[in-house]
Amino acid sequence: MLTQRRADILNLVVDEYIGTAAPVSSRALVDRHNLDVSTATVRNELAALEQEGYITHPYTSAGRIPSNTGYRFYVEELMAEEPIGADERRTIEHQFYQVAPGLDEWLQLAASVLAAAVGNVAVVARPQRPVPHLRQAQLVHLRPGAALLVGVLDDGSIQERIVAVPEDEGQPELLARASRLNDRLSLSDSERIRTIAPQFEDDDDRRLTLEIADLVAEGASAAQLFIEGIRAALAQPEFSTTDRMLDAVEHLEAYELRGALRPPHSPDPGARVLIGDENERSWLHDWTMVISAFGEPGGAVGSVAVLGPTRMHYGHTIPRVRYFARLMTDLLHELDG
Amino acid sequence: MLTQRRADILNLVVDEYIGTAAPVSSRALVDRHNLDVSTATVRNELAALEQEGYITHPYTSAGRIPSNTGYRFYVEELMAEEPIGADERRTIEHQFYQVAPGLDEWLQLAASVLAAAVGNVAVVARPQRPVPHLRQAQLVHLRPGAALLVGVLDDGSIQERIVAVPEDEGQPELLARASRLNDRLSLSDSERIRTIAPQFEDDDDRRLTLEIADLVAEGASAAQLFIEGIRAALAQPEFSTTDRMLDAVEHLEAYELRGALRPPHSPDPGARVLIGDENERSWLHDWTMVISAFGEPGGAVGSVAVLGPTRMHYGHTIPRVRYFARLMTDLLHELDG
DNA sequence: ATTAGCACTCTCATAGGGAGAGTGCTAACA
DNA sequence: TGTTAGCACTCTCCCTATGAGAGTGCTAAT
Repeated sequence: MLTQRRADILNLVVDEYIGTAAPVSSRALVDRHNLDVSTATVRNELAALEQEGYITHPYTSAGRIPSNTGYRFYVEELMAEEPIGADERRTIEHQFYQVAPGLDEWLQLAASVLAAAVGNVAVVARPQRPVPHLRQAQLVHLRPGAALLVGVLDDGSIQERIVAVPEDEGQPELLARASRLNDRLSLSDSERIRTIAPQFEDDDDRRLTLEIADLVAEGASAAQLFIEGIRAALAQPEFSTTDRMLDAVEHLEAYELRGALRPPHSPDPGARVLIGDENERSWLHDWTMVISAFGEPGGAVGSVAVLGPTRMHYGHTIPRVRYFARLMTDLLHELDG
Repeated sequence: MLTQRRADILNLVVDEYIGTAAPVSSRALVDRHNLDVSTATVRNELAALEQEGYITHPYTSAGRIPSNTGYRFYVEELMAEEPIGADERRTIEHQFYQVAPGLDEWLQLAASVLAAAVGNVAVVARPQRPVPHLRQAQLVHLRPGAALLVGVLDDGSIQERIVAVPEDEGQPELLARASRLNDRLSLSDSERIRTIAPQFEDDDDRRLTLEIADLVAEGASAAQLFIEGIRAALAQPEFSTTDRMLDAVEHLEAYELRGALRPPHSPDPGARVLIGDENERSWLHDWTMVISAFGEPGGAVGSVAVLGPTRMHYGHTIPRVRYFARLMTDLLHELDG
């Protein structure tokens, strides 16, 4: 275990490095925080901290930078969380009452406001149920023989696909068919729907039921993501060369991020912090992800995440991710009445 | 008007510059295309071409690079279009039959395949009608007093919003209401729907009708965009500094691109080429946009575009944008039966 | 345990100095 | 008159060197 003084010094090193992005020297620590020891003493402590793996140097005589272990210790033991002032809260919440109340608008806005608040990439994943249920299906006549099958699921998402229908059926017949299907399928999950299918007498009803089962199953796959703040993240010194920037751009898209987020199945009162190689994906090994979940336990659950370099303002970011997760939970409640 | 020889030389300069991204010297022209004149003669011609505004040099003794005027002349008079081979066609079309047939999937795929084909940013805008009509509205009960209003429009898009409904109505009542509304509103545009509203006796029917009118109007606003190939575009030498890359990243998002594309109202058999400051948006002044429209005249029209540096392989890109526009038109037909 | 002092190391910014590429111009040539 | 050889001149780019500065690690004294 670290002595108090060492922990204090580590804290200062991390704070300083987060602020300046430059290796931290013993002189800087003593001067800027008027420590009552000499730089030599600090140097001894730094050497010890390095020995124990909390910090490193890029080369022999540069200052120190935190290692992933150092960040981890900082996040768990040292970091001072920067509270969200009443003003900031008000400003943020105000923005949500200025757009039309709708889930997608809110999710989009959340990503954008969070990104601006933390100066890094913010990702918001649309809430999903692990096992979605059908609320209602609808058949919209397109042309003889084809209709648009629209399914509204209980997590509020809408799935659609074009399906074949009997040539001679127009909208009235399709309405009747849809209401027949809804009577039996509504509020069931994909698996259940599939087992109900054989109970229908009519061939087409059976076929459509299976299409609906597919549709509902699809609702459980890829969650829609809202991504913002890429530019702000890339503007940081970590991406000062074009190749690093290109690497980042390559990965910061919905397809890749979906894999990195991994859907939580229950909302999380806190926020998980994954530093560097604590992330599974290897492209994230220089990144930190702060992630939290929102929604109702047992209901639809989404996630809010911030991605940035491991040198991230943790004390600022973590409470804000938590706050946005809570905020989104509240907004979801509001949508649900 | 340019003499034949000058035009030939301009052609070579542009070709060469597109290929190498380096200023083109008189020596390079003579050597690589075994011209039967000396470098001095070529230099004289280059000086003349510069005089007339088709090329410039970055500094006194570097080679020549095309000006926007030069590119314009090249595109209109000189460029050799690179045909799309049967193999390439087959490979591309094959990919469309491998995904589930659905408009969104196809649009996404088109953007991705086109981006890969041209090595630049590809943008595909979902087809829209200038004045969309309602196909069918649906009310899905969420909880007492609230329902999800889902509208399917005649361009295949789906709009949704949460609306208030009478507290005591459950799904059966809402179904009846929806079918009552559909009977009168189906196939009307937003404006028409608004004028019909007063004809309903019931207060809630009137209110919901206005909601539907709004919903339909929204369908005419922002078209969904599918954007791919950002990484490939940024990897080009034009973005060799991080600030240029940041500028590009800042603008290459749906919100900005939507403004730059401006929806065409009829499909276009060819492709428009906007070089540098021929683009309205000033951030596009170093970019070229090749854009074409697809869909049915008078029906839903979408667009396909490629964005890249003005030094773009025009002869390769233009026919491919045209081809993708035709392909999407065909695929739309297929969806329509 | 702490500290002053100092040698040593490494980076970074700056300047200098070719080498090389390419032009523009002039004068000779067909 | 159009073309060409020749050459001076210009500008970039890369390499090197060099010095300043920042910072450490170590030693010896307190």
